[in-house]
Amino acid sequence: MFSQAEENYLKAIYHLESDSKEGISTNAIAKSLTTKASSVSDMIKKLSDKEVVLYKKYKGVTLTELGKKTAANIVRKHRLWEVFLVEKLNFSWDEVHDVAEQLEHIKSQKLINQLDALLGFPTHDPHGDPIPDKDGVVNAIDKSLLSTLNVDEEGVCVGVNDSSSDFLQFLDKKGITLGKRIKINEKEDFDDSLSILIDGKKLSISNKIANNLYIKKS
Amino acid sequence: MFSQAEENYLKAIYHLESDSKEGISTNAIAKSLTTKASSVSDMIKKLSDKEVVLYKKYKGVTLTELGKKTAANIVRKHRLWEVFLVEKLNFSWDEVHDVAEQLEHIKSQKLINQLDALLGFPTHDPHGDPIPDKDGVVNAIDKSLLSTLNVDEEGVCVGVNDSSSDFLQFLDKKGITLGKRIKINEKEDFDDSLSILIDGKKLSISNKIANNLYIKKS
DNA sequence: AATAAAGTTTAGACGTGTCTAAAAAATTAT
DNA sequence: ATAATTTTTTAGACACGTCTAAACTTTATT
Repeated sequence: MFSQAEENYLKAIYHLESDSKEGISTNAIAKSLTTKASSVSDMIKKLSDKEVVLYKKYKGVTLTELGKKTAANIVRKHRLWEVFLVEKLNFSWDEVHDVAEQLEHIKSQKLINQLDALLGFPTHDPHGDPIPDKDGVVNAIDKSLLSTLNVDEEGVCVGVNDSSSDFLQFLDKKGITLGKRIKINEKEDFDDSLSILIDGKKLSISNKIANNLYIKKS
Repeated sequence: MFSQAEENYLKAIYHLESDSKEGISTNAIAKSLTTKASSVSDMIKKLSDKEVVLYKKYKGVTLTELGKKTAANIVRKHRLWEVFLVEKLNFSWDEVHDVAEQLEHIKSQKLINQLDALLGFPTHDPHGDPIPDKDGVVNAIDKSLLSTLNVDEEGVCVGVNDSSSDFLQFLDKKGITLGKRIKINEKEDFDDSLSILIDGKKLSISNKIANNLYIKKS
């Protein structure tokens, strides 16, 4: 059994590993949890004792198989709860994160199995992120950052990189939601901004936005 | 904002107050939370500082208006989650308590309002206990312990006093559920056991059971 | 290669919530 | 009313998770 703090560390390491593949540094974990490196050092020892991470002093940390499975299960719960909040409780996609951060720590296997069924076994959360299955296996879809598409390429919006409520609200305002078809109309070299076609209308998109939107090319 | 521990103390005091009306003793709280009197003493000081309880050394404790409202809100959340688990996730009434104990601490006003709506604004939980409204007001129905009914009196089962999973499973086995009509057939003086009529069949009921079943007379 | 800089760990402290043991107050019994 | 008993509080300790400051490694710079 893991404490909420331990679960949060596991989740942070899990996300960092999926980005970088190498051993995760103490500082990286500290930054992602907005805590201090010394706290991370302490916690890593505990997680190492519990055999969910491999740890060599000064050499960073890696999840063990058990650690990966445990972390994936927390992510699974987080994302299922997000789907629940949007589908059943009419939350918007920018409101779900903080509540799901709490709900993900609820301990009950039956709860999560039944929730999964109630929601119709969803594969992705409201931000387009894949929901790990019961064994922690993630079915990632083939997606590209909008900023990497070339002129005249097109596809469907399938996810966001940044789930901050500011960014999501901005997308709402611009009419950009998951499932929307987007075509690159023009690329500006000097600021890497884009002109895109969405709902038959031209829209100007900064590079920062384009770097946080995932497209499934088609 | 209250910690989970603080919320659990408030809830315990709230329940004890509804039973006894007088100042709640340190020992009573300790017993109901299966903790030690010394821990209760410590916590009471904190709750007193936060102005949710009135406290005079050696004289027991009483909830303030703020304390009552806070506690009622926790009970509200607990019971709404219980309804959710039974109605939406196919839990049986003996399985909901432990999970609801966790869910009741989730902080989000929107979550609980929307959950209330999703469930159709229920007034009672799966054990027949009333759900406090947003202002903490409880709409108690007029109910009597089965053991207080006389021969030939009858009514509908509307609640249980003991929500332990053992007791609830026992009731399931006997076919006693909320809403069932029950008539007193006979009372045995020497052991206070009852013979009742339910679904047209005679059933023998010990005094212990009869002391934990609530009936709305009719 | 020596030194400076950056990253990491350790040492010691603190707040929360718990405990045991002992002291103090209140209650009950004689 | 005094003594015995029960209840409650206090004192001191501990586990958890955090922090700051100092010590130690590793990496980068010159």
